Amino acid sequence: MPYTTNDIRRVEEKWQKYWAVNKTFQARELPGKEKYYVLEMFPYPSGKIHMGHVRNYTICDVIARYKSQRGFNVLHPMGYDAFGQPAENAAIKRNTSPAEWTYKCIADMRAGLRQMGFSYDWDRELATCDESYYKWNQWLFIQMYEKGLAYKKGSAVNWCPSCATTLANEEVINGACWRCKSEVVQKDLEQWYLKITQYSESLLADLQKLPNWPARVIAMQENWIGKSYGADIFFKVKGREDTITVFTTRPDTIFGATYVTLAPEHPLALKLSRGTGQEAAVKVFIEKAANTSKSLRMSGDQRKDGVFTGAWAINPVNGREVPVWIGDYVLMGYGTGAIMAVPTHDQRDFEFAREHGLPMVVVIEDAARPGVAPEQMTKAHEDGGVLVNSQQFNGQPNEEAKKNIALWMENNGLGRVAVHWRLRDWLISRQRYWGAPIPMIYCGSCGIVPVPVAQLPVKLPPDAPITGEGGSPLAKVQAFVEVKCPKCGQAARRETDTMATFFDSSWYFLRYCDPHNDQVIFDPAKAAYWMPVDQYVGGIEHAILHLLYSRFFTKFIRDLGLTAVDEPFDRLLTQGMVLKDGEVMSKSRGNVVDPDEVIAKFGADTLRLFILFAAPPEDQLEWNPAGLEGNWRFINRVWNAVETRYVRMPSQTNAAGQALPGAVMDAEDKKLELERNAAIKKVTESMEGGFKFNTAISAVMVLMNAIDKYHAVPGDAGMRAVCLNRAIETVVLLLAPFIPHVAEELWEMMGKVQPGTANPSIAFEPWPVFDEKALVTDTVKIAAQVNGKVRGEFEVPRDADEALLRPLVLADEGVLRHVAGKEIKKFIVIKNKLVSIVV
RNA sequence: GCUGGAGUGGCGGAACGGUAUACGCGUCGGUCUCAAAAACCGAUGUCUUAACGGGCGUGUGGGUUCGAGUCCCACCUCCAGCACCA
Repeated sequence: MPYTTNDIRRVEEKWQKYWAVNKTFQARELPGKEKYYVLEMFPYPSGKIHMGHVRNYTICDVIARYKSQRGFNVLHPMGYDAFGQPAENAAIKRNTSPAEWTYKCIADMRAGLRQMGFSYDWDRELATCDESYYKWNQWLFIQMYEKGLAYKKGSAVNWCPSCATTLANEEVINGACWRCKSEVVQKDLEQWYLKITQYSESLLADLQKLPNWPARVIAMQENWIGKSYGADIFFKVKGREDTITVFTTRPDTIFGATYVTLAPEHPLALKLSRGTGQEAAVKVFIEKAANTSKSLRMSGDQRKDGVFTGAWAINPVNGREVPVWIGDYVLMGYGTGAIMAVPTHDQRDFEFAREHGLPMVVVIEDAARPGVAPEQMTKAHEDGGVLVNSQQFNGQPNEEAKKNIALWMENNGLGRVAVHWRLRDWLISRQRYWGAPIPMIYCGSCGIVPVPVAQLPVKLPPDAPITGEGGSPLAKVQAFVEVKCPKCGQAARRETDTMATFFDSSWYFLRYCDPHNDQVIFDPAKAAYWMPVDQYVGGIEHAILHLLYSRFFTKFIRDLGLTAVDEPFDRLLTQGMVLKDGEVMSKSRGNVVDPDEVIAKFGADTLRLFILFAAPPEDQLEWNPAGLEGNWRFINRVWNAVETRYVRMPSQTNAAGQALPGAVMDAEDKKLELERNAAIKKVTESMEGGFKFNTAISAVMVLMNAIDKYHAVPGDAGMRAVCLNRAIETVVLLLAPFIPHVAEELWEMMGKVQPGTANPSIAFEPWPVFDEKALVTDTVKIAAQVNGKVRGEFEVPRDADEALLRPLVLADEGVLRHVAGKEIKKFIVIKNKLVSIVV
């Protein structure tokens, strides 16, 4: 009987229930047993699971089950990143509450996850919107506040008008909100920040400790952290007390600095223009820049607008008086917000100087155009060369001069060696309801006072008015806002902003180690056992955001003494997207395939197998219904082999699985044993070499093809039965991580599963081992090449040498055709592979 | 522009410097059937040939090597991320 649609329901439900009732995948600390922590990026509960989730979690599930069969003590938890704005939007739209909507979504997702047969330890399930979780968010925030890592400051911030809230730099993608794609504007607000920049150096340096992260993620983080070496240089303003400090990575070009440019937001911008006659023009320019959105200012034609301040500054190295300009291409948020302009050696400065008629001096000789005059240049010479017009530094290669000039300036008080970072502190306050309240109190006499830890959690009031129209909803809940100052007891006000949800997800992997602890954030001993996460799997969209924040939090929590790990995720796999018709599956495109429908027709195992087989996990996956049917057919072939052949074969092995005495393998038996061992080897190598599930599965298919060709039928005894049964057992064991329901069922049909025993599931059956000796055959097939082209094929004894091969090969008709009448210059033998003849 | 990655049959994709295209899909042919579906068996890079064979084939052009999809050099194209970061 083939595996039918009826069987799918029966089998999958049976084993899902079995795993749940027996808590098959419950993890506990087992000192002395090697642990393996596999984790997927937990989902935002927005409805049912979609194909992207299915792919992500299937990858993790295979890893978890494989590692379990390899004898590891596996931790594979699941939870929900449950705070966030969509819940508020849904609440408004559906006239419900964010909590109600979120818990409904969680229930739907949980059902979907169970249907897929994922091997989670359900006892560790958590949701970040539970008080028991966000209490520890608040605790962490207070720890940060007390260490000076959480602070409040007023500054220009990213504001999404559509979401009516602030955003972190990492949440602004191409000038737009990462969530709703609306254009982000700048707004001056007082907000809470986390001092991630305190860890800039180690966040950058420790990327070296992550050799098993994808190169592009490492590169993206490096770029984002953005360490630049160079110098701060002091330009005194002529006739004033003010000094403009500029940052440059090219101190070697300082003698070519012919003007200075300030960002429009620079505090000296307006001040320096006072009394110069340029004040009005400067004012207009600054206002115009302020009213132009950042994305507009940074995009478009990139023409470089600017205005002269009327002030002059002194180039400290040569005393040259240089004009001070304001330019919209200078960013206040990077370096010092002011630059020295070297138009001959920086393309942006070149364009600005041409636009505004500013002077230029060549200081690095272009080897291709020696002695070129600035007027003849059509673009800046940004490459290297030796210095000219640079006093005592003339003739030095510019890379050397970089260091020499910076040091010389530092020694003479003209500047200093400096490092600047692109990374900025993390703005985490959000003017939204559905998040963890920031546990701070404002007192008229005591100032900012943290909520005492004993009073945590600061609970989210269930009755806040959610309108989506801006302003923190919590500010409208009097009973929430009004509070007594914990220090002096006078009337005070609570902070009404909530935390960015990336705060919640920055440490959940630690909470999984001890998810129900209500005394401490987690038991350090438990974290010491499980951490770090051995394999993390998720989407590339978190390459910076979540992965950078989590690294930061881990370092902070390490510094609190709660964990010893420097990095939370040892290995990272970024899975590819699921496409249909060449496009990402999405509701708006209307090209989604509902996992439920696929499961109903083919079962979860077929869906899993298809997803794993159709592409390597990192690659994009094109949905292919025909491919799905192919995988369904394959499962059926395995099922049939067990049902119609295995269970009807007499067992011809002893208790240890060895053949009975006297049985001898013939050539065909040996062939099958070879295929069986080769399959184990190939699958194992595919798994160990970076989870190449597609090649692992194909290797099992090859073995299955060999089994189908093997001449053993029910009733055969002796070696036929031994080899066939052994091969089929191997197939089922190798497939168990991929198609767990069917594997459990077949294992049971084969009389192997004994519920209640030490190995209550095929997930704990030891992974098959291969015998290198079985892979060695008496004869091998080799190829013969003539001048690099294959001209013949030979079956020869293993390890045959030239003395044996030469006459054999040279007698071959196909080889002779290309050798006859020519001189053999070389005869190369690559043992057991080929011979190569050069004529 | 910078950074990272990728270019292999009709398609998804395999290939420790050693017989390119494993495995699967699709297609074609066959078995079974009254028929169809399912299942099973076989063929399937391309050009040429009656056939045996032969030529050409991993984005392009060079190079190293007995031998290159794989290593080196120079390009081209595509994807992704960052982008006036001084």
